Amino acid sequence: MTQDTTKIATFFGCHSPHLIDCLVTYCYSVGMARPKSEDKRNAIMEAATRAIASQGLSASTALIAKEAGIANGSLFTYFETKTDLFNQLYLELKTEMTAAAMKDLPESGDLRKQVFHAWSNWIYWAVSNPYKRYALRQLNVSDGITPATRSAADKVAVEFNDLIKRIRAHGSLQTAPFSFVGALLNGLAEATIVTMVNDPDNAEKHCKTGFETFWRAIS
Amino acid sequence: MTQDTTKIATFFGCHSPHLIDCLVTYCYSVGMARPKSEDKRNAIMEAATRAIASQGLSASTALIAKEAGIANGSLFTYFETKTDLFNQLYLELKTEMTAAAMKDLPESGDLRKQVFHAWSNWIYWAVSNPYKRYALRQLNVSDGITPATRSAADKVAVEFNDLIKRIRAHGSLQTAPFSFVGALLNGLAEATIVTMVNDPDNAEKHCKTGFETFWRAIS
Amino acid sequence: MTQDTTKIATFFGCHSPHLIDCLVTYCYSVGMARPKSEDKRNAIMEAATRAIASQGLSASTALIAKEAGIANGSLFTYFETKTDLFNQLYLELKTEMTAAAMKDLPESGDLRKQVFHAWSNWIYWAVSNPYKRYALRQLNVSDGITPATRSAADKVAVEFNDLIKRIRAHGSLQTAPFSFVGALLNGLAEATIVTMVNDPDNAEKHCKTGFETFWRAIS
Amino acid sequence: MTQDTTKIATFFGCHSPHLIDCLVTYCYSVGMARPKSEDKRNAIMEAATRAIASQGLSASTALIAKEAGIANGSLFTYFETKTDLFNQLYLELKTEMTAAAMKDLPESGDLRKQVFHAWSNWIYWAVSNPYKRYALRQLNVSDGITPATRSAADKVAVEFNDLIKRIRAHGSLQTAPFSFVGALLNGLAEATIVTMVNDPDNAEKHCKTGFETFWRAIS
DNA sequence: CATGAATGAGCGTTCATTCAT
DNA sequence: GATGAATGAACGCTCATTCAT
Repeated sequence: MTQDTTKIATFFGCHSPHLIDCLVTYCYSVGMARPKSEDKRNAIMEAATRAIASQGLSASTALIAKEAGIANGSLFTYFETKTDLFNQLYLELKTEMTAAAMKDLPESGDLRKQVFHAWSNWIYWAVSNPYKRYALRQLNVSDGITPATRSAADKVAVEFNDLIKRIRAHGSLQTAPFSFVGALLNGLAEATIVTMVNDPDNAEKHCKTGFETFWRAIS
Repeated sequence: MTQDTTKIATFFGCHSPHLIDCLVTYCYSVGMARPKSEDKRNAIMEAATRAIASQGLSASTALIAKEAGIANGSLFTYFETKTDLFNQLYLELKTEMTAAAMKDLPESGDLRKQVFHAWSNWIYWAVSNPYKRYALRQLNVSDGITPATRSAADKVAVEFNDLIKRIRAHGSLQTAPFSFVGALLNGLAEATIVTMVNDPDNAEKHCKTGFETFWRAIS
Repeated sequence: MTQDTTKIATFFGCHSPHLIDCLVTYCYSVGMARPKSEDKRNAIMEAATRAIASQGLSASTALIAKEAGIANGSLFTYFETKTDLFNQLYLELKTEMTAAAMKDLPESGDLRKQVFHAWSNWIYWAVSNPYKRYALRQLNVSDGITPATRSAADKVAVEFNDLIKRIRAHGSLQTAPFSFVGALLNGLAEATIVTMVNDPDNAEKHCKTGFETFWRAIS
Repeated sequence: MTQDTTKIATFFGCHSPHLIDCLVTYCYSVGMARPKSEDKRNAIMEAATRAIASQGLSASTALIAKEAGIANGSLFTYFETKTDLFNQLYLELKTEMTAAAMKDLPESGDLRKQVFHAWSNWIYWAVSNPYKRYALRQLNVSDGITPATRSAADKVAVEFNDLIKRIRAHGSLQTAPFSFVGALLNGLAEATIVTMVNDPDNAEKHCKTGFETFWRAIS
């Protein structure tokens, strides 16, 4: 018997072993057949990331399925269409990237230090996850990513953006559209990442330089 | 129709306008005049630019040919493969963009003014040629663009880069790899362009802000 | 819920409505009451009829299952294959149609009146059950219906056919193959039905005209 | 040199051999590359007819192409979609059938003789072209045949229908909708054909019986 | 050199059927 | 017995490229 069934039984305030047996049978008998596996979904996501990294957005669903170790058609149990998969992947990668940036952010203290912390997290996540970074870059220019997905992706970055808004508040870009600051930040991050990847021996230095350049730009 | 072909037609004792039209074409086809291939090549390039802008890199060669007003197969007398076409297009667009940036550059005088001139030219070229900009952005992330093409594209920008190198010589980025500065510049330009396109009423202001941000970043 | 299951639930000392619901299902599933399979079989048959009416014979088993309110795979515990389902459906619809035709047939009396009674019943059944009629029409031309099914379908109509044979006995078609008379009757019925459906205001008149036409044809 | 080119040259009133040579070259050079072959179109039509006869409407385009002796994709140079092919095939078969029925129709004389002539032609065409008849029957119940195609098919039968209208003018079905008479005729023809196919030794007799039955029905 | 029909591998997606739960 | 995820062959259709005309 699985933990889940026991939980359900307990939820109903029932400890009779026989009744629990009924429940087990019941659970199997109604709507509990082989649940969609989170593992498999993740495998598809990862396979798609790798496939996009190596073939671009024209990577075939067949390749993605094969890389994920599932049958051709199974992909469509998890994602309605290729476009749907790509939209979900885009959102997931953006979410992961943002979460990585905000990880262990010092809650208070020097604003500069906070931003540098987030910057470093971000940059190192990108450098450590080259496939994800590359896939994100491709998905970013794809026509298939819907406005809804893009706006959802913006929403996950709200905390991060608040941070940026706070630094902007005192510098030369107070009156510039926020989107300009965001794009500037992205561009600088991209430049920094590429530089670090090309010259990993001085990675830390380049990361710092990138940040300082950003700080000057926004001052 | 040229005088020459009329003469030839008359020589054959034929005055039917349609037949003369045939003759004109025939005369061109047997090399009596230079074939219009340069025109056709350009038409394909432009058609490809538009097609990429509207359909992405997956725009079919059939569509491109149709837009260029030529037959399906004729495209392949001008470009060996689709990839070849895209490589040449990439190089041509980059060349055109660079040339636009360097146009009428004041040969001497204040360095800041020179750079601002190039910056403005660049940004305005991009804003005025949205299809080309969009196509360039797509081609830039394409797997099909060969390293050879990319390095050729770098070469056409040598003059422009020299300019950048001269400003870098005195600021905080003296020791940063030049590629970092280039990527920074690209990122900032992209950010500026998008901002201008979204808010065309303040285009000039955004162009200036972008430049000043770059100047601070590099100082 | 039946009294029986409530008793069982009480026996287990449990009064949660949801859990009792579980138990009811469980009790059924272990054979404490006859499984509702007959109901489900019928639900599938009806669902298939509707599905064929709306999508043709290419209606998917998934759609049929969904319309029947059962799971995808459950369909195959009631029918070995899709073809099997269609064969059974064909036979069932033909049987129902024939039964409808023969309903309340006056046992004796004027032969013409008897036949008109059956004709009317038949035609009105078809007009009142458009989905069934449509499905039957599609199944009739399907390659999947086996000769065995077709001959079984003929057998259920034996009583009806006897009636027809009795009228034939005195007319111009005495020596024609019976199958010709059957096909003639079918063709006329189909023509009558369509005419009635297209002009329902004169349905009764068209039904009569159809019958009289048949009577003349067979005289 | 082909006949066609000579014709064109003559049309232009030009007999100079050299000029004709120009024309040949010209014709090839503009818009005269491998014209869509009528033969191939017909081969596809015939292949589709056979495929539908053996597999029903679910016959795959791949099979049709293979049977037609062309590549998979070539089918789509001749027909935009499978549905398009089926619509054109339906119209063509109906047209052929109608033309067969009306062939060598005696222009004047006994109406009964005229109709019998058409009836015989029709029935014998169907009996001699079993694939076509079968395909037509399948296409007739297909959801993919558009109303436009159906109405076009009606139009080709206008002459035939006029004949029927003339016999109807004096019998019991004067006030019945014409569509009823048409459906009656179809039904009877179908019944007659099947009977003939099943008992070819008495084909002629069955054909006559069918006609007489029709004549009685309509009287 | 221009043309567009021909090619066939490949695409995204569907679906009857199986089977672990 | 019920479930629905899993399967993989097939489907209709597209497309870069070739080549007869």
